[in-house]
Amino acid sequence: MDRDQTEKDDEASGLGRPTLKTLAFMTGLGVTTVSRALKDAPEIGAETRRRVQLVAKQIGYRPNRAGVRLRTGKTSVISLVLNTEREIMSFVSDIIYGVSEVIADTPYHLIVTPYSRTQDPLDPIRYLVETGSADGVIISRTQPNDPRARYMLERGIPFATHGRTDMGLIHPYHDFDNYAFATEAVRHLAGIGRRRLALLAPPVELTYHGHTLDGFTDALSEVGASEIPFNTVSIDHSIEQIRMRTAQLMRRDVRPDGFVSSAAAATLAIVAGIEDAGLKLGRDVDVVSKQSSDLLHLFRRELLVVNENFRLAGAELARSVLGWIGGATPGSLQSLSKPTGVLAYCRPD
Amino acid sequence: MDRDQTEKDDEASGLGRPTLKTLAFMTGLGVTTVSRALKDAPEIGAETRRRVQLVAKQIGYRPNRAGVRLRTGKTSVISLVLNTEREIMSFVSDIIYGVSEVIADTPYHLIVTPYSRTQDPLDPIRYLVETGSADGVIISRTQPNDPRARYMLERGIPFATHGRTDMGLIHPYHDFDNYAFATEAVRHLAGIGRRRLALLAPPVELTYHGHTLDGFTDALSEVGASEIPFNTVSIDHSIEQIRMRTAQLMRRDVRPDGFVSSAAAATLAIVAGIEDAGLKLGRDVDVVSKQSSDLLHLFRRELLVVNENFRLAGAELARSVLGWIGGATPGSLQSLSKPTGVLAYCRPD
DNA sequence: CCTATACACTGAAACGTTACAGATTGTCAC
DNA sequence: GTGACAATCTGTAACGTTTCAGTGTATAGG
Repeated sequence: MDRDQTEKDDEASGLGRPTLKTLAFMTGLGVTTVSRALKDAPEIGAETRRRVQLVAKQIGYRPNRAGVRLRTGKTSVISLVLNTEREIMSFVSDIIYGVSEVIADTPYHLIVTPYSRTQDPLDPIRYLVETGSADGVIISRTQPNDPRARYMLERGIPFATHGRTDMGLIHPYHDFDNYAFATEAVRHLAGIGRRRLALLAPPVELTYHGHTLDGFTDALSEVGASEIPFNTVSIDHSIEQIRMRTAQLMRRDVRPDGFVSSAAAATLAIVAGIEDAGLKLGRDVDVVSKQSSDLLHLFRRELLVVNENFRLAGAELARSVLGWIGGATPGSLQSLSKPTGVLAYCRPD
Repeated sequence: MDRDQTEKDDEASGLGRPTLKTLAFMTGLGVTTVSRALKDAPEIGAETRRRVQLVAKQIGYRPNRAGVRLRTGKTSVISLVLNTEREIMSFVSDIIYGVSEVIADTPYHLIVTPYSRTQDPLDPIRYLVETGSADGVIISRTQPNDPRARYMLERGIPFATHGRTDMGLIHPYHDFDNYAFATEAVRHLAGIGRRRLALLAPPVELTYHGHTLDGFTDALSEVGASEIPFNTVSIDHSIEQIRMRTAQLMRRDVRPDGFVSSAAAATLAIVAGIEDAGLKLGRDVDVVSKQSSDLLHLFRRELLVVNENFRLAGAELARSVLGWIGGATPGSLQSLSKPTGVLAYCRPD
């Protein structure tokens, strides 16, 4: 028995990372008891529980993720799935920080799962689901009929989408109210006398293209302004393309006197295109743009901006996924964020 | 025996994810043999090996990460450690994509480990090392005497730094040649007649502050220009702060006629400050700025820019870490990227 | 005094993988 | 015919965790 004791001693008090076995040895309890004591199981005596938790804290016990994952199948991982070419730059950074913020005091890790232009967007999702690499998934660039959402819904894996779908299926999402953005933009432009408006929209395949367009056209007829079609480019196009098309448009006889732009980088290109055509921002034409960081007003003071907070989106999305994992009903995990109206503050005049 | 067979059948041909057991059952081999066959171990017959690998491919076998990790301690995870407040936006997105690009056809996953202003930068590193959450780590905002690098070097965990240290210790890094950037910038400004130059530097605590400053002052004396001190702000300061300080500086009697700026967003603020003071870019003052995406020339055509490719940095860093994990010597995994000279292309005149 | 029953705890098994120490062949030299 | 040896293959045990099915031991009810 003496010998046994020594062996056990060697094993359990090892200098490596402490495990349940270490704790069991130190407290003189069984591994099972320790495991349950740490998760406040009801059948453990109050004192034992406290004792175990104290020792655990003292020696800095951290459950081995691989052990838990192997046993329970729970990965404690949230995956953020991103397109490596088309994602807005500030979106990537802000959404990551938003998610991080929320999962900071949970055991969750954030893994970034990228996919490229050439890949089926479903590929990374399939990979995640098939290999069981994550407990929850966040996707962006959501489409009205989104195969990824459908797929995950079928497999029962919790997820949240940035942007809504339109398939009659219920799932968590966070979205910016692009309809409101577009209507406010149009109303404002009309308010300062602009009557022929062009919209630089998101790519057609994404849901918020529709929202934006609806808001745009609804407001257009509300204020009695007309649309100058500008469908040859979207915010997914290159800066150069947008600039060139804008310049082309502005050289026509009937040209817009107002723009609504769905992305900040694209707005830079629009302005450049306007100036290429020899016109002046604020005099010949006004531009309302969404932005996610407060930089556009440095670019041209005359720009009208509406802010979309991606960090908030990240936080909301993370909360949604965690909520779903935690058992909440998907329908209760949907949120829409209103544009923060800053249309005025760039025009102090 | 019949009965045994049936039971085994039930277990191994289950409809869940295929495991080694599934493969063993299908091929009629032992689990060990299958395991070794899949990793091309020498003691497995050529035909058996092929057979196993064929079946594995057919049924889409993927090793269970938790199993491997528990058994071997290998996580197949690279962690990118980021400051949630101070990191450059485009840096975050580009470096992630750079890393992704390299680990795409490896079994590695990328996890993002954030830390905030209020935290000791060593905290996330300690967490990663103590919990063994990653096989390799990438850090940014590297300091000359960097406790994180020292810590990881002591623990023997592979890592790479974005930026160099200066502790006489050898480790993989990738850095942009900020000395070259600063000298080229100064030379160019001097070449177009600018004699009183100000530098908007990185924060003092980071290694590349020193590199940038050295390049700046060395080139300054080389071309015989003088420095207008501008140390009250760094590129870490807020846009508003930089703008205000720039305006203040430009209203002085002796004011710079040239700026060197280490970050694109800061450059926007500098230009705004210049214009706040009633001066004109390109006439009263020229600005050379680093940028990571091709947007500054849209902002003001007169801006002089030098490109730093963060995506490349991410790829290099990932290669370094993987190299170290793979057994390469740390000293052979260092790289320095030269500024791509585009100083001219914004001044077609 | 015996039997329920609640209470506090425990050992063994399993998750999927790899490493260790064999086991079963067949071949060859002597 | 025997021993040695290589070539292939296999069972068992471990990694750290949780779950299942208990095991004792008081306390209470009859």
